[in-house]
Amino acid sequence: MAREDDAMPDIADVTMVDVLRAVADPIRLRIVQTLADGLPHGKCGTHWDFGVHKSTMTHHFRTLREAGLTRTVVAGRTHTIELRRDELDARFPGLIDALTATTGAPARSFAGPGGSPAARPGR
Amino acid sequence: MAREDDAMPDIADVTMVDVLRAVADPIRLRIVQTLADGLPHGKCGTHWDFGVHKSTMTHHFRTLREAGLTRTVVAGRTHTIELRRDELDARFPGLIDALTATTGAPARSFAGPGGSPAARPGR
DNA sequence: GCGATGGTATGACGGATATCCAACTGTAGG
DNA sequence: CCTACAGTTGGATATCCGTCATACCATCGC
Repeated sequence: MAREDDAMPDIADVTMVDVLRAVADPIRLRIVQTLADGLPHGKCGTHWDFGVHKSTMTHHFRTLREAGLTRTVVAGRTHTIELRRDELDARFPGLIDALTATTGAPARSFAGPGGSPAARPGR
Repeated sequence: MAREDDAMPDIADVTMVDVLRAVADPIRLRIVQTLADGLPHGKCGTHWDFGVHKSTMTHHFRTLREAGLTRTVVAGRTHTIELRRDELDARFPGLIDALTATTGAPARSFAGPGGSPAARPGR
């Protein structure tokens, strides 16, 4: 059998919370963004450098895969991951797009305490 | 001195990871979806019934507010929250839309009010 | 076969988080 | 003034998560 992957869930079983939880991490979000932004697939460890340990990357890749976001293809001793874009777009329209449409770093416009716009909600 | 009001951040300071982390929870996602889905605002505690404790709801509302997703307006002894829709749409185009686009939850639908298995300690 | 390389598995650990409970603050109404 | 109500605060707890480190397995090149 074609051993593509071990535990890749059916897209129908993937909930939005699953996806959001998987993507609610700087490194994993970056991976998904990079994957969605033109790059079809990427090698697992060697070409991603986030300054974290090897096993940490494995953990993140596993999290993404188990959340239904990526597919892991084993090719020899190098593993590559791909975004399950079509399935995700069908299940969660616009989500991946919105995730990729990053406005980048916070364009911090200083307002200072008291210069708060809009209303002033107490707490 | 520190203002107690720094709970609602400037939209420019809100990162996508912040938003995603805030929304990566069943209850909070449900709140945001309901808020975005036509309901302009909702009372804080009395009209949201997820089967969790009052203070837990306060915690969730606070998390949403501190993540920059909602605005809390105090009106007498009842507090209401509103989605910061315009700002969020400007900063993260399509994100809220994608979050609310419930194309279906065929497998498992988390029907919030009334139908939740309450007794679930921990996470 | 053997060593080097790419990636996984397991275990430990510190920090974050979701939840509950009890006590508290502040407002509305009689 | 006093009670009922809406929501917050603080503590306690249990779980989960991200990270590292070591050990382990599989493949490639010689």
